Amino acid sequence: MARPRSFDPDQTLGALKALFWEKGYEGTSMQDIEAATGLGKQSLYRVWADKRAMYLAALASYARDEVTGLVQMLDGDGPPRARLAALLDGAVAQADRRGCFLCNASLDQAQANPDTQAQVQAMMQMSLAAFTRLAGGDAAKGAALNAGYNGLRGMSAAGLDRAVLRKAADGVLKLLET
Amino acid sequence: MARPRSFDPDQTLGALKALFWEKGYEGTSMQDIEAATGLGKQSLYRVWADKRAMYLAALASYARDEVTGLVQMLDGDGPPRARLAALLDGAVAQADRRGCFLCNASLDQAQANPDTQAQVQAMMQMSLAAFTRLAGGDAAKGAALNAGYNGLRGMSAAGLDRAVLRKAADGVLKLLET
DNA sequence: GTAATTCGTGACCAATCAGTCAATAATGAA
DNA sequence: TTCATTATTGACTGATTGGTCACGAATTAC
Repeated sequence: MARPRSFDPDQTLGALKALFWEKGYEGTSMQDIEAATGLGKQSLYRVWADKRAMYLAALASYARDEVTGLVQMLDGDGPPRARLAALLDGAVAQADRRGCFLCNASLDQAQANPDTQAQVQAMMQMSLAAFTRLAGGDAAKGAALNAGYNGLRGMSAAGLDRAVLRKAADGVLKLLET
Repeated sequence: MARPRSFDPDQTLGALKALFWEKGYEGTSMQDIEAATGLGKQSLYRVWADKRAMYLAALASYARDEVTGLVQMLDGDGPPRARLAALLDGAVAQADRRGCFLCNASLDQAQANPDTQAQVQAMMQMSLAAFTRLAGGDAAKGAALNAGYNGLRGMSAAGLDRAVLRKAADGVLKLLET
């Protein structure tokens, strides 16, 4: 018996994720958020307590979508080498400048906020575990693959040529066959 | 024929580097800078035009110190494997939460500022070239090593256990011997 | 000593920050 | 329809942002 919300919070969360991913926590203002979502502050604050809650929700959304996707790809069907190749090819092909939201969060927010840190570590562990499974349980190989993949995305974010990214991906792929 | 400056800008630059490295551009306020350097705004602004100039100077200082150090270590004496091992051991032992200033800058500032982007790319190229030399000219291997090293530092920044970092370092080291 | 010039300090600026409040609009239950 | 309840809007808050200005202190050239 009350007025219903006129927007879909899940959809708004997508916009929040894109914003924070691109501009970081400090780099995103409430004004940016209002503009990107087309909503007033009050509507937003009614769903999330404050800006930090919006950020954490966006990060959780990233974990749900992207990290889960990564794990599924690594745990998928076919020979391990093909699965890894598909993942790396995707990273090379995308080649956006945003990097990995998770890694960005780790760098600029984790130390400033315990909740963020916990979420980042949990996601990193999931990714690490998936890479280790892919490497047939070889923990060193799994950890190195995880490092290689994250590093590749970092190089992509730095704006390196796609040719270089291609080579890096090839090199990382070889790591699986040692 | 005028009053001399009462502080050493180079020394101040060290404090600026540490600050921006730890907290990022947006996360560092002029108030923080005044506190960390013990100087008033006017003294700072007389040396650097604005906050952005301070950031770029700090980044350049990082390039001069750390990136040059990395390159020298990779180009040093002894068997390549030992040089790489020393670098990786250092990354594992340090295990701080700041990550690589260069990578942080790439992620949160490069897209917002062309000067930063240029500097980041130049440094990344230097690092990449050094890794490729280490790999005996094998571009794919060099790029993968670069990715692995940066990824390792990212994992360190994310706060993963040193044991995991150790394993990742071992895995990356194996990459050299393929 | 004196003039010229730069330095350092603290008050000050408009703009922006995240967040709040009061008033109005819209809805469903009765 | 009426009423209770929630959503939305926009004005507003105090705090903080990066940056400036004016003034007194310090120093060197002469």
